[in-house]
Amino acid sequence: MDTTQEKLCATPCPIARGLERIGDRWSMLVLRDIERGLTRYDLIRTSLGIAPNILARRLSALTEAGLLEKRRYSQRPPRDDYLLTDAGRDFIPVLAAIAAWGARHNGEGALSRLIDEQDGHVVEPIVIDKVNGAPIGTRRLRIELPE
Amino acid sequence: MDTTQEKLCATPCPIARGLERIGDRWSMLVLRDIERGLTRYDLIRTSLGIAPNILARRLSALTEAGLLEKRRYSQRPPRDDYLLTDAGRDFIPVLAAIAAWGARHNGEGALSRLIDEQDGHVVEPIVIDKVNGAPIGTRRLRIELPE
DNA sequence: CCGGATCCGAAAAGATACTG
DNA sequence: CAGTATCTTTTCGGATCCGG
Repeated sequence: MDTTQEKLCATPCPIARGLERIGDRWSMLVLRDIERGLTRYDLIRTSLGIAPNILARRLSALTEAGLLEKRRYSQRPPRDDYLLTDAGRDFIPVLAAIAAWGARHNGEGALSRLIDEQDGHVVEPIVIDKVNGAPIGTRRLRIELPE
Repeated sequence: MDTTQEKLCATPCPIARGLERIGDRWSMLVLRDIERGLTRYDLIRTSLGIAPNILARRLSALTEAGLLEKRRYSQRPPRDDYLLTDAGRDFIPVLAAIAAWGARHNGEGALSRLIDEQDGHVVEPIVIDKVNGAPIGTRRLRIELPE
């Protein structure tokens, strides 16, 4: 859609640009489920308890936005599942950061946790500056606008 | 509100719990602006181009959710500004991770960038596992549900 | 049965005008 | 300046239906 493209280019803020594509609850939860291995329409629908039309719209939007791709796994009857693209897989760390925040500040009751398959330890996602390793939030940052 | 509390405790997924509180575009952009120093209603409204009733609702919701707090800076006339709580400030790294994703995958045209005030370098946010320093996404992860 | 599409009432978003 | 009131438009979510 052209309007989307216009809005995307209208702001120089990468946060706004990112949110333009996936900034709603259902889309992020759909990504989470697909990453969990729930790659088919009905698996996601029952997992989330989402209305079918809403899920269909989200899947189409995420596919058009380049985060998912459909793959036909059955010809008759025609059946597709949804796989993460590189861009979609690259968003998973953001979900991990949100999970860590949610666990810190909304942690009443039992929580599911991320486990590293290699050695079984509980993963603790944290956002750092790749350049110097400092956790984001420990230094004062400034937003520099493009000329 | 009790219904909120019920829904929050209904799922063990910390991603869903986090999104329950801030999982929409406007709320995240409001947090971004306040972190930028735009702490007053009108500054945020003109910055975002958001409808006044929508902004009022978001500010109330974020305050009630414990991410913002109102501070009265003028008694007559009564004027408040909005400051980040600890929980709100702790969400800023998530925004940084979203920004990095948005810059990587939606980077046509000029982008604003995060600058470290101490030495002026361009910050590159990345999500890692605090336990071993491995970037999230490089190892296979599993979600462990509570008993 | 699976993967949607369609329709409809309810809810929220958005624009504008107005108020303390 | 910081919202509220009102109105219109869009979206959500549930139920149902349809093709393979």
